[in-house]
Amino acid sequence: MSEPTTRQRILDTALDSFGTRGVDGTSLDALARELGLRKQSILYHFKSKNALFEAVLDEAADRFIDELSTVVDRGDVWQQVEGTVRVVFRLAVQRPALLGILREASRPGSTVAVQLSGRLGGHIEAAQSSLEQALDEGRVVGENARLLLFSLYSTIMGVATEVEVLRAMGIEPSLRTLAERRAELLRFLRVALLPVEPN
Amino acid sequence: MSEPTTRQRILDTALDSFGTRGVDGTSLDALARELGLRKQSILYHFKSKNALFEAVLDEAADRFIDELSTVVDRGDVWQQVEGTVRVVFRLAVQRPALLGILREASRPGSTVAVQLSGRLGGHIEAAQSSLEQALDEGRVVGENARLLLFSLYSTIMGVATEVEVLRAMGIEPSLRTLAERRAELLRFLRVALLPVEPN
DNA sequence: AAAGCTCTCTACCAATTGGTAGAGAGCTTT
DNA sequence: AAAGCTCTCTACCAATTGGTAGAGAGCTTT
Repeated sequence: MSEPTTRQRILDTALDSFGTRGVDGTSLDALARELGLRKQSILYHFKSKNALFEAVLDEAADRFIDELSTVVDRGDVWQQVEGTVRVVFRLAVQRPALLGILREASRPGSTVAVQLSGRLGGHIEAAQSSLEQALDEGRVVGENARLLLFSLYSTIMGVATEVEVLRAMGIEPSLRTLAERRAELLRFLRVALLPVEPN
Repeated sequence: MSEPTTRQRILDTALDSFGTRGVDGTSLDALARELGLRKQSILYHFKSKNALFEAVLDEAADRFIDELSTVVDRGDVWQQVEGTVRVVFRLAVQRPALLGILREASRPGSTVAVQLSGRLGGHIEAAQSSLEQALDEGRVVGENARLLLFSLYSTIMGVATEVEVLRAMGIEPSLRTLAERRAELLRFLRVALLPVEPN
């Protein structure tokens, strides 16, 4: 546990700020203040605000992949889905900004989304072919692996991150309701994915 | 089809800009330029940028409700879900900014989300009790009506609006892939919601 | 016709924005 | 010990931001 470099500290703090307040909502001055630096020092390490955002995005993608890496090589597709849900929900508690950055980067019309796809492309590919095989063998119900994966992504990320919609529905986000949400989501996905008469 | 008032024109243009470029990404000057006005004229009709955003949000909520109104009073829950999917997907093509505004307003930590919940609260309530009844009668599979509704919302909105994630997965958004996405989503939701042996 | 209202404009403004130039402190290499 | 490199700083800057003050054109009401 050595001291993190200034560069790393900037990346960390920027990830949190970009992920919660948004990129447009984060000024370099405010970021520097939070770090106990001047913004010129940030601009020494990253040549522009956009370059910083791109670096933060790469960092976030890597961490996200890292978190999911333990889940990927489980044999069973359902266990992979279950593991993914657990990881995403843990992140929603421990590092919400990490999910926030993904949300920010995937805004319709985003120019940085291509970059994310570069980093995540291989993993998406792997998940897809795993799902495809399960479909072929009848272990999972569905028609199109890619679109099914997309539905899964939307459902999981939405349920984990749409806290304001949750509030609008009268459910105050808390650790308990989070666990309930996760349980209901897992039930929902199980019914949607697994063929009937399992045992 | 009379001439729209300036106020209405501002609301319309602001909805599109806020919904696609984001509120922070839209300056009053840029908005005024698009309208062929000066920003001071915008500020005559709305006392501040934030007041404009709030008005746009109310407008968007009303339109959204309006679009869904034809769907709500169908007796069958599945038909309601199906209708909602159709409406949301039509909006994703015809007025993507309308969905974009909802996305913008429901960002975690958003201060305007409360406002949305005020407008949409009654409709959420209605949808929930409708779902609750269907659960009781065994017409729909699930445990908690509210959380089930939340899962449905996340899935539908995500699949309809997460176009950049779609791109990352190598699917170029187009009318055709949209139809495929919708078909797959409907299949997914049908399996997740309806009990087996239907006929 | 005068008074008032609605609306858009010109003229400003202070604060903030991302960014450049370059000084200088402190360490490492020669 | 001199030269160079790494890093943070002060000093600026032009452009943009949301917003205020108030003039004046044109219509409606008295």
